[in-house]
Amino acid sequence: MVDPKIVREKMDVIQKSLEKRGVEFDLANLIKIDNERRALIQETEKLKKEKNELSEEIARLKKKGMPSDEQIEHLRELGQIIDEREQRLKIVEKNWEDMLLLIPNIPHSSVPAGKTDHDNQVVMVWGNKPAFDFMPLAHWELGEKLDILDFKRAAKITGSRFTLYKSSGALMERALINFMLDLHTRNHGYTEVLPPFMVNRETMTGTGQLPKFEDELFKINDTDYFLIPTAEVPVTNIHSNEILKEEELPLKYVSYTPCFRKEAGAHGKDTRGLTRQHQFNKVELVKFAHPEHSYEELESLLLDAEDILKTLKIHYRVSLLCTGDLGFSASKTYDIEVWLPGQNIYREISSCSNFESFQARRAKIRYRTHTGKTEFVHTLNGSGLAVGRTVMAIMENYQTKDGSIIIPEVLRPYMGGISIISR
RNA sequence: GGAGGGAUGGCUGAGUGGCCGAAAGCGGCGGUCUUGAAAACCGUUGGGCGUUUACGCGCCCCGUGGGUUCGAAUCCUACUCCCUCCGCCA
Repeated sequence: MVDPKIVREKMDVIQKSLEKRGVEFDLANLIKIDNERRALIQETEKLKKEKNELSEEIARLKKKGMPSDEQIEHLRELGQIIDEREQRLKIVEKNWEDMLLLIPNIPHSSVPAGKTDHDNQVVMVWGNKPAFDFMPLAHWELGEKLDILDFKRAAKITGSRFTLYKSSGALMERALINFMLDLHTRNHGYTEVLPPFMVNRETMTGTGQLPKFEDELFKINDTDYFLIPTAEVPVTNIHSNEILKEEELPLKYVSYTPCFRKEAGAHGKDTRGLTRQHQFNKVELVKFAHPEHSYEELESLLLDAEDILKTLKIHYRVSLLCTGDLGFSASKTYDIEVWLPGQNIYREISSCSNFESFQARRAKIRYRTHTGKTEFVHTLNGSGLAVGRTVMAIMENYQTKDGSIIIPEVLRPYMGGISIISR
C-alpha cells in the first residue's frame, strides 16, 4: 500500500507513478472519498467527546444523588446519532481502503521508463554462451530421451503444465534445493525457514497478491486458504503485525517451497518443458531491511542469487526492469536471465525486488527507531533460484553431443558423486 | 471429531459494570551514587487514527466481529487461536 499521506498531500507523485506504469486509476475519486472520510471522523469524534463528558457527569451524580432522567435520555439519543454516523463512516472507510489497496507501488527514481520488457535494461552479463559443435537440444527433448522428465504421464495424473521427474532428474531437483539452501545459509547468512504452503486471505493481502490478483491463485475449496504462489508470501508475513528492533535489521530468511500458479493469461505460451508450470519448486530469499539501507540490501540480495549460477558456472545476464514491466508491489526489480542454448533465449530464473514500505504497510511490519518511534521496514525478496528452471539451464548448458548431461562439479556431492547423466 | 479450560501492555500477572489505557513485578531506557560496574534509590516506558507549523488536544484499541447498557477489559453471542483429556491418524 502506498502511504495515504502521499496520496493526500502529493497527488502528483502518485499520478506520475501511475502514468509511468501505464495504469488507469481514478485518483480524484479516491481523494474525494478520503475527504469525506476525514470529515466524518471529525464529526463522530466530536460527538463522542460530548458523550464521554456527559457519561462521566452521570457517573459522578450517581455517587451522590441520582442523575436526571433527561440526561440519560439525552445520552441515549446521542448514542443513536453516533451509531448512525459510525455506520456511514465504516462504509466510507472500507471503500477508501479497497481503493488504496489497488494502487501499485511507486517506482524508484533509478527505474528506467518504458512500456514492455523490451525497454528493460541489461545491466550486467556474466560468462559466455557455451560453444557446441552440434545443435544443442531443448531440455524437454533431452529429458524425454534420458527418461528423467515425463510430461505425458504428469498430464495423465493431473493435467497440462505439470511434470513428473524421474531417477536422476528427481535427484537433481532435490540436490539443487539442498545446494541452494546450504549456500545461502552457510555463505550468505540467511536463516532457513520451512513455512506452510497454504495461507489465509490476510497473508495474501499483506504481500500484495490480493485483492487484485485472486484469479492467478489456487484457492482451496470450502476454506479461505490459498496455495502459495511463492515463499515470499508466508515468509514476509512471518513478521506481520510485529514491531522489530532496529538493531536486528536486516533480517534474512531463505526458504524452499513449492509454488502454485494458475498463470492465467499465459495460455499457449511456453507450453513445452519446465518453463511455465502450475507447480514448481523455488528457493526464495527474503529480507527485512532498514529503509536507509534497503537499496544496498537489494544489490547484495542480487549478488546472493547470482552466486548460485556463478557457482554452477552458467552464463546469465541481469536486467533492470522498466516501469511498465515492474510488478504491482515492487519499487525496483532486477531479473536474472539465464542462457538456454537449446532454445536460443535468455529466460528469467530469478527476480529480485525492493518493495520499500509497500508490503510492510499492508502487513504492518514495523521497527522501533532509536528515538522510540515506529517506522515501516522495507521488505525485499528474490528467487535464489527457481529450481525447475535451474534444472532446465543445467540440462541445456551441460549437454553433450550424445545427449548426456554433465553434472556441475558443485552439485556432485549432492548427487551421490555421479558426474554424468546418460542413457 | 468429542469434553473441558484459557486469550489483558516486551514478559509475568491483577482487575466482574462508571477517572482502567489498565495495579504490581520483571525487563528496557534516563538519572543519582561509583574510577568503572553491580546493588540500591528516583524517574520514565504500548499502538493506531484525526487535528495542529509546533507544544498540544481529541477519538479508538484489553484475541476478532456483533449485541445488551446512559456507560463494557468486566455481561451476552458468534468466530479465531492456544492448552488439557479422549478418539483418529502420518
